[in-house]
Order: sequence, then C-alpha cells, then structure tokens
Amino acid sequence: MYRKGKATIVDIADRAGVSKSTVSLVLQGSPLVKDQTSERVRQVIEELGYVYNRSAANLRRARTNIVGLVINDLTVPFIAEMAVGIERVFQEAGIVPIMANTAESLRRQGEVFQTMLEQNVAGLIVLPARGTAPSDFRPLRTGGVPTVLALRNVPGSQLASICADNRGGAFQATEHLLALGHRRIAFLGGFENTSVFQERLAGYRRALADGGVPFDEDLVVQGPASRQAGHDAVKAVLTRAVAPTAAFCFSDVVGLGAIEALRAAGMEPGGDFSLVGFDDVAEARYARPPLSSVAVNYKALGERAAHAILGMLHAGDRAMESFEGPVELIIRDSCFRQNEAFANV
Amino acid sequence: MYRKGKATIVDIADRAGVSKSTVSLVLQGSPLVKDQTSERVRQVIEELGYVYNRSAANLRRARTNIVGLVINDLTVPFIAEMAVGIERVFQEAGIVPIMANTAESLRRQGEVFQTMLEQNVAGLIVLPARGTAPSDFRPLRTGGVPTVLALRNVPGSQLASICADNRGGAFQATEHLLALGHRRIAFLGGFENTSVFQERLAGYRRALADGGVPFDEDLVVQGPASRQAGHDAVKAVLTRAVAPTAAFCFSDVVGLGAIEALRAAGMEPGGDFSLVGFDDVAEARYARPPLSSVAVNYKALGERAAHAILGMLHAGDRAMESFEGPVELIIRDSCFRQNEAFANV
DNA sequence: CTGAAAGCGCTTACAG
DNA sequence: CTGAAAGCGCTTACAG
Repeated sequence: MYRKGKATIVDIADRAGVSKSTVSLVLQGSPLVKDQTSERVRQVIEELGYVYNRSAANLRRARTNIVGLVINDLTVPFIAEMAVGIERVFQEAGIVPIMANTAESLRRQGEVFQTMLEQNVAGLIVLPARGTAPSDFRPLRTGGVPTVLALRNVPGSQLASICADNRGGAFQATEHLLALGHRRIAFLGGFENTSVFQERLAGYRRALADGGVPFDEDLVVQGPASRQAGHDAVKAVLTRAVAPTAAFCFSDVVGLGAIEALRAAGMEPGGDFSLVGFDDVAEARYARPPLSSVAVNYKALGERAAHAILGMLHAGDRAMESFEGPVELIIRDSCFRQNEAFANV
Repeated sequence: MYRKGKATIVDIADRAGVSKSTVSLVLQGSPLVKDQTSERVRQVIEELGYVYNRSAANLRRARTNIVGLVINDLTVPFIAEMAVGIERVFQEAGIVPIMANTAESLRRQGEVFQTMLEQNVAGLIVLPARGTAPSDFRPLRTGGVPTVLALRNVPGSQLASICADNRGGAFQATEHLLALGHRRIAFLGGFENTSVFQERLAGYRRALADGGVPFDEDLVVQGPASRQAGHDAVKAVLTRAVAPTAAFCFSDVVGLGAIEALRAAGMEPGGDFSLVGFDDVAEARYARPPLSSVAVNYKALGERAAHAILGMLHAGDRAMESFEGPVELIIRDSCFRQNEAFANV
C-alpha cells in the first residue's frame, strides 16, 4: 500500500514523520526548515527515489518555469547555434525551454503559439516566420505572455527585438565595395517580407547614396537564402545592359552560389567580380576564394535574448528595449580593386 | 467577479449553462455530448478566449502528452535535420516535444534526464552524448519512461536504437576503394567511445578482410569529426613508412579537411589520393573535387524514431526492435583508379 | 446525454 | 520552525 506507483511528497512526509508542507519547503530550499529536519527529509527523498512533479507545482503556482522558443528554421546552422545559446542560458537559470520549429510556416507558427499558451509558458522567444504580421501575436498579447523577438523584428508589433545590426553590416559591406572603385553593385537574394531584407537593403542604399552612386532597382534580385538562388541571381544580373562588377549578397550561402555561377560564366570571383556575403558561416572561410563577409555573433544574440526574457520574468520589466548586436566586416579574397578608368563603361 | 484572470472550464460551464464535466468532454471531442450542447460550449469558449490548461490536464491524467528529445549536438546540420523530422511527427500527433541539447556533456545529459522526468514525459528519444554508459539510463528506467536511442546506440543498455547502417556504409565505401585498386587505405577521424565509430571501423575491417588486405592499426587516426581533425589526420598518415593512397573518412567534414591537407601537401584529391566521406552533407556535393560519400537519410531516421515512440505510447509495445536505416554510396570525383602495378610499392 | 463529487501532487497563506 | 486546510484546473468514474 505504501508504494503504489511513484512516490509523492505525502509518502516522503509520512516516512520522515513531518507534514507535506514541510517537505514542500525543503524541496524549495526554504531557510525556514530546521537543518536537522531538512536533512532527514532529503534522506527519505533519496531512499524513495522521489521525482518532483513539476506539472503539479506549476498548476498550483501562478507561473510556470517553462519558456517557449519558437524557431523559424532550425536547419540553418547559425540559427541552431543561436538556439543552443538561448537554451544554455535557460538551463542554467533552472528554466525549461520548449523549442518548436515552424519551418517558416505561418500556419505552424500559429499552432505553436497555441501550444505554448496551453503549456502556460512564462515567456516566449520568437524567431518569426517569414511574413509574420503584428496581428499574429494577438493570442500571445491576450494571454499576457512576455515575448521577445529575435533575429527578425516585426514592425508594428510593439515587441522588442534582439537582432543583428543588419543595416550597419550592409552599409559597411557596400561601402567596402565602393571604396574598391565599384560603381555597379548588385544586391542579391533575400525576400522583402522580412525585416532583415529591408534593413540590409536600407544599409546598402544608404552607402550607395553616401558614395554618390544612384540606386538601380534592376540590380536588386530577390530570392531564397540558398545557393541555387545565388546562382540564379548572378546569371540574371549579368544580363543587365550595364552589368555590375560586384555584389553584396544577402547571405553567405547566396554568395557561395554566386561564386559558382560566376565561374560557370567564365568569370573569376575576386578577380573580375567582387563579392561580399553576410553571416560569416564556416563555409565562407573555406570557400575558394574565401568569401568576405559580415560576421554576426548569433550565439551571443541568442544569449542576449534569453537574458532579456529572464529580466522580464524577474524584474517584471515589461518595457524592454530592442537591441542590435554588433557586426564586423571580415575581409577575405573575394574582392578586387576596380580600376576607376574602366568603371561605368 | 466573473473574470478574474484567465477563464477556466468552470467559467465556460457557468456561461454555457452546463456542468464542467460537459465542458471537459467537449474539449476532448467526446461523441457523448449532444451536438447542440457542444456547439454552445464551443461558442462560449470562443467568446471568453479560453485557453486550455494542459498542466492541469496532465496532472489529472495518468500520462502527459509531452515527449522529451535529448540531443547530443544540435549544431551539427544533419542532427538538426533529424530533430526537425522528429518534431514534425510529434506535432502532427498532438504531442509536445521538449528538446534539450547536451552539447556532448555527460553532466548536462544527466541533468536533462532529471528535468525530463520532472516534466513527466510520456516518452524519450535520446541521441546519447559521447561516452554514455548503460548505467546513465538508470533514472529513466526507474521512472519507467519508454525510451529509444537514435543515431548512436549504447551497447548493454538494453534500449532499442534507430541508427544508420554504419557498418554497411563503411563496408561499401571501403570496398569501392579496394575495387579501384587501393591497398593502403586509411581510416580517418571519429572517437572509439561511440558506437558509430565502432560500427564504421568494423565495416572497414570487414571489407579489408574480404579483399585480402591486412588491417594496419597505423592507418587508423582518431579525432573529432571536424575539418581540422581531417587536416591533421592526413598529415599524420602521410608520414607512415608506406603511405596510404586512399582514405575512408569518418564523416564528410573530416573528408573536407583531408582535401585541404592533401592540397597543402602538393597532392591532388581525386587525382593521386582517393577519399570517401560519410553523411553526404550538402558541402560534400559542392566541394572541389566533389566528395564521394555514404548518404544517410537522417530526417527519415528521425521520423522513424518518433514513430517508434508513438508506437510504444499507443500500443504499449515495450519491446521495440532496433532498426538500421539504409545507406547509399554516392560516387563523385574524389577517387581515382590506382594502377595495380604501382600499388604497394 | 449530463451533472455531482473526488482527486491528481503540489504550494500557500494561516495558525500555532 | 511545523502542521492542517484550501485550492490550482482539469479528468474520470459513477449516477441518473
């Protein structure tokens, strides 16, 4: 009769000769309990192989120790890294992260929000799926769940976000290309329905404007952040009346595809066409030629996002500030100096 | 008084003029409730913006709808893909997966098991950290949690596992190299304290034996599954009295490092040294030369693992069978035919 | 087909 | 410093 199924605090209490309240206090590490008593309780816990039932605790408590993590695409290496950073911080803080992958599907994202709400998450970090609208967050707002956006922000959502300095990175990359004498600079890859695209495009345009180079819409080619897209974009842009001599790529993966397409077209990336990518993934360093890129510390970004939520939970800082993580232009061998005399032919 | 905080089934019941039992049945989609009643209830649920409290349900029920997913290294692309496959299956089955990354740390893995137990998971998929011992699973066994291993198995743990056919893949790769006339074939990368290493090594040795080529311990170089390790391993193996003319690499990433090291040593991978990798990651296809590799469908493996758990939960199949996923040797340009006359110089 | 009652395993005031 | 009691929001027999 004593041990049907798992042991509960009542079993512990009985065996230790105390009330279950006391056991609960011991479990919570309360300083109210006499050392001798808590020692005895702990021993019984050990003996019975007791496992704390967090669902029960969460039900009784106002808040759970669960935080949700909604990820747009876990198969992107730097996003996985970000997720790992977030998770580590939570684990150390005694928080149980529940991760969900939306695979860029808005429908899935909606379902995931619902699940998170049902699990009664204390907070939420969202890497929004492409095309997320401010209204998509309504269930979360209604549920009163502290939420922070990461990687992409959603203008109009009123939610704080932890993102890379996309504008600054694109500006630096484009400026670098301009400094090398390039005047026809393409912008390849990415979709306009993400904040990341908008920000990088803005940085690119700003650098162009600062350099006195007119913006040419024909030099902007949208597409997925994939190798194939980079390949196709280069092919497209090479047919323009006045072809570009350089490209700022939405991501390194796009840049890698661009390298291939240039070679296929008989050109030499870094020799007669310049390329800069974004993200500084491992492959950029190993590419031939090694691809110049804008480095982002995604892991640090993830950790920052986790700390932001932690702050909202503890201090109750509802009005968190948005944050843009620093970026760094890494110059490798994918660019060349364009002779001004021959520019703008 | 009517709406302090979130609505519960009691609120719904009051407003709909039924008992909370009925609301509960509606929530569970029971066919017992009259259509008219359930329609009314559903409407009130909508009106009040009611959110189901799963913790409460889980507490009352014998089992939760939570399944744990313990991952050794989420930053490895094909592991992330596997995780995504697992997650998708669970989401469709109405199961909430909680993922945790152990980063190959046995300590972290132990903590994660504890957390999973506290969350009262209905089942667990574990991608074991390097060096996991059978005894590490004791808390899970005591807790009676249905568990399946994936990616790596842990001999002696008595747990079923869903892994790639590592032995077969290594056998095919080595056989391919032998068929090209190679006699001195190195085995590069990986650590012996994983089942994956042991299995691939066994396949390699088996092929050697079948081909009448003696096994030479000096040709086996352990190391992480990293580019750097591949690089170092090639350098090491090239100094052997009789240098190899080919290598079977523990993973593609190792193979990629090997390509670089060969070039650095003035050799031409695919020209005067043959290389085969494992995993068939995207980079293998894009490498120069494109790297031959043993392809594994990791996503399918993940889905299989998820279905295995689902089976254990529903049918109560405690005694699940282990499964080895098929592999396929993909031949690209990283190998050359060794002239037998010059072999074994 | 629907309702009243008990209970899942905790935590939290409130007494003492 | 410790105990008795109420209650978190559900589900599940059991009646009717």
